[in-house]
Amino acid sequence: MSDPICPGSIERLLEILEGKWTLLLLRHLFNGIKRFGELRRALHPISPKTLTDRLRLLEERGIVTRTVYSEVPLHVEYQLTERGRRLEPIFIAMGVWVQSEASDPKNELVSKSLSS
Amino acid sequence: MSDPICPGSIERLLEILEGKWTLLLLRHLFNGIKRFGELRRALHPISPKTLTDRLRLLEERGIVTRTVYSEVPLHVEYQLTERGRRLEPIFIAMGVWVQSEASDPKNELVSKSLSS
DNA sequence: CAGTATCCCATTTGATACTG
DNA sequence: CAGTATCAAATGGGATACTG
Repeated sequence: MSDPICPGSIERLLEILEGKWTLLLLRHLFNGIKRFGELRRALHPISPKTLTDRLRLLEERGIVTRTVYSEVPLHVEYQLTERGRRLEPIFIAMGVWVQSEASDPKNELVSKSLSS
Repeated sequence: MSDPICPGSIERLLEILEGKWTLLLLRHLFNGIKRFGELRRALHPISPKTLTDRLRLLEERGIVTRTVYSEVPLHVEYQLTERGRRLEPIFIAMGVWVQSEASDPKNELVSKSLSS
């Protein structure tokens, strides 16, 4: 109880971040507004179904907005909401970790994959 | 290419964080050395199989160490490695997000679950 | 105590073809 | 272009009982 863990709420976050492609998808959205096709290419070889599923879920969770432009060549834009943008520090921290990995020489890593 | 995304490496991180219980599990390990039973109770109702699977995976990835004490009542301790501890900023960032959620009144949230 | 061994089920993800 | 519809395949997770 001296434990600063606030259960339930972190799970709200897990519901957002879970899924094989979600982190990768969000990373791209931090770079700005993206269209379905762009994301699909960026996350290749993700299937359209999976991409749609993820985007819909993020939409429901209030992380991204979906804007349809019914003009001649139809297109749709996905953009992070404010709530979504508040996730950025998490990704920045992830980037820092990745950097620390790259620069740290004593990466003992997986002995398993080395022996095979 | 102006995009600061370093592919491949972030996926190394995803391999570590993926899985239903991993985040929750790591959170507990940041609180110090834990024994199997402790983790099991803390993550209840996780199954022993799943807990073992996750711990083994984190071990392989160099995130935790497993120390066996073959004394009378056998016990095993799990502890974060240095590499594992470097993940903490990510969790702190997650905590910050959760806090921001709690304090932010304009949580539009899921319209779906509200209407049902 | 700290797992392992099995078996099963549910959810995710993927492949592909088709549509407003 | 941006999906949806379908069905199959893969994976992960869970329940339970047993063991060093």
